[in-house]
Amino acid sequence: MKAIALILAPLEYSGQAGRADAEERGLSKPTIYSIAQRCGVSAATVSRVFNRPELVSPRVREQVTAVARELGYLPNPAARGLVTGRAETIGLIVSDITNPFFPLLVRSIQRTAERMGSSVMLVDAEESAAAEVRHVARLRGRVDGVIVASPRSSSAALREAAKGLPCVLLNRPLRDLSSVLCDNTSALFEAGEHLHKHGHRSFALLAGPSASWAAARRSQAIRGWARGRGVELTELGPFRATFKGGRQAGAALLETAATAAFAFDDLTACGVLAELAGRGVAVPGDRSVVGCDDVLLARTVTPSLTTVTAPMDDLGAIAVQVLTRQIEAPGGAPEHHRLPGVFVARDSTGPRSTS
Amino acid sequence: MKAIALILAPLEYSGQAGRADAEERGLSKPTIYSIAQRCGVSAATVSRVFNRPELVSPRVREQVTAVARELGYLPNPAARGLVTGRAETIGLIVSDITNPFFPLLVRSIQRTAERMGSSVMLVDAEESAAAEVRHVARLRGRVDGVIVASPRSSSAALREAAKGLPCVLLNRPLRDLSSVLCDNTSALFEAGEHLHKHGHRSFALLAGPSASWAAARRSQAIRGWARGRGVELTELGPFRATFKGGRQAGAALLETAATAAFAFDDLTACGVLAELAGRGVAVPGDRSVVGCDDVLLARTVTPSLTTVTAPMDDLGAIAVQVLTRQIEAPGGAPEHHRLPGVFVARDSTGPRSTS
DNA sequence: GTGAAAGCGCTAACAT
DNA sequence: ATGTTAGCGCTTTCAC
Repeated sequence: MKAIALILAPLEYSGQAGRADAEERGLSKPTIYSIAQRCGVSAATVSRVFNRPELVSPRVREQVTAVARELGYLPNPAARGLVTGRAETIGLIVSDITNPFFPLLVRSIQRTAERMGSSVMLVDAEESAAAEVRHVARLRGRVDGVIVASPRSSSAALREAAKGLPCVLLNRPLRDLSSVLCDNTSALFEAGEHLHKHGHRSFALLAGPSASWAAARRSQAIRGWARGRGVELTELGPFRATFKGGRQAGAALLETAATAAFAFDDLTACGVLAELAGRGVAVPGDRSVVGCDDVLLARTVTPSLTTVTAPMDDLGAIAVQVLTRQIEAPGGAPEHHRLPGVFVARDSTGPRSTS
Repeated sequence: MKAIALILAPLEYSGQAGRADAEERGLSKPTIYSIAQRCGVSAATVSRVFNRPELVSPRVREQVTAVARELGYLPNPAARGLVTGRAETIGLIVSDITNPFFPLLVRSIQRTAERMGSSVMLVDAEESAAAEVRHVARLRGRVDGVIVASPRSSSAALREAAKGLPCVLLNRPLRDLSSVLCDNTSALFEAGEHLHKHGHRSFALLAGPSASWAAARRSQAIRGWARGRGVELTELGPFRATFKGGRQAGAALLETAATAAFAFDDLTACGVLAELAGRGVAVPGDRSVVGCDDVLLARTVTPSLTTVTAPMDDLGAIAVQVLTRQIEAPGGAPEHHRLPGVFVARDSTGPRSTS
């Protein structure tokens, strides 16, 4: 009996002996096999130590852990991914990384993803709808799911591109895809009231990119408020969501008699401010300007911007959580979340000019 | 003979027949095996069509391509990576994604990486040296190499973290690791001359974070210039590379008699501008301010910043190229590149105040 | 609690 | 030009 037992317990796992030997001499990277061999256990046991430690006896578990550390073992994600079908990675496509709206969002998404054990693959679409779609195709297979932030693509294109891939849209609603939205409607109402209280009666709406849901939504909110309030509203634009676009918007604003303007976002608002300053128009003395998003810029510009703060951290965190659910239960019903922005008054708004 | 030949040519590849069957009915994802079966060729041939098409006859090549498209085949990166040992992905660690310096850099790196067929895994270290090191460890195995932008970690920590992993440092020199630097020395000399011509004789140096190589380098350049020019230079700081840090720097500046100040970067400079504006100090009337980097902010702020433009596109592109070489020839000698910044005069500098 | 064995989907010799 | 054959490193039944 004893002899037989010995025969049945070979000293090495034949198939891997060569490799293990080589790496014993530091020639190749450690694998579960090298660890297994050094510990006198099977590779399966080593694997369990990392994935289901409760199934392994404490003694073996500790030994394996120790040897793994000593060898500097790192599981090979490709090998693991090949069998599990998971990349432990999510894709993040942003419409324009240079837009100051995104950095904090990226940070929040990344933090949350990391807490969930996933890495983030970031892709900048450079404001191109075509690039967005191309990139989700490219990401497919490399990631478990994607978040598309402020997409510019058509709904049909998005739907098609995301077919069979867990996906959540940020700032863009779409029935069949999950979405997380920042809704500034009520905050913009507050902004309107704030201006109204300061005596403004004639307003300008500097519309953002027509492909942007946020832009449409904001315009709609402002229109709604103006109508309800019975004040005059001149619609200008659409303007690009850039500093330059803002300067154009500023120029256009000066063609009107509006004493207060709603810019599409803070970046545009900064352009407006710059244009007005360049033409010697005082803010808020001559005209009041409100932005949206409350990006870093909003505080740094002079005068600091009255704006609507977007709950970046929550937007990002929720997006990742929803995506995670979507990944774990593919084909589950899409979720729709809507977070309100909050109005914040600063120095770019004030009493209506007396001129 | 004929009979034997038939026996040797089975109709299906036994090992994979079951899967292929299943997926024929649309139950599983297409693989090279499903395509092979439909085309009556071997999986190796299908693989060749994608990797070494010139080795496959045009006829077969076209058929395989057609079927692949029809089935919506997408190669599995994990499987490919497992055998090639390449992830076709590079890691990008930035010290602080909210710093406006990075977006354009990220874009440039990503563009170049994409041209090289690689994706980018972005990680934000949130200004923490520890996080930097942690993240390169985490990235190891998931990426073929990493770019660390403006690292805050100690040289020793970086060296250790990058051991055995292709790595290029951005804005941080280190003998044994490749680096791509933006050197603003001569541009800062020009800035000094520019101010000197405007009559300034007393200067302030608002130093940046002590862990930043760029900060040290810039301070050194300015000191060198001031000494050579024989002008008075007051050193203040270090200040954090944030808007807030800039406001503090601005306050400190006002304690001195300096009529012109070198801020560490544009973000700090904006803080300085805001602080001065808040205290009713005119720029450039009372004091002149120069920034560095030429980020978006530099143009949007009022007055627009006199600064030093960093060649972002080149910095990013070169970093990726160097990294690619490093990946293809591991253990090759580190490369060191140094690109000059270029001075640009705008509205934050002007004649010395006459007061 | 642990091991044997089968594969995940692909590439790369090595044949032919 | 194409097929055969081994794995890449890991997870995961299924036995024991």
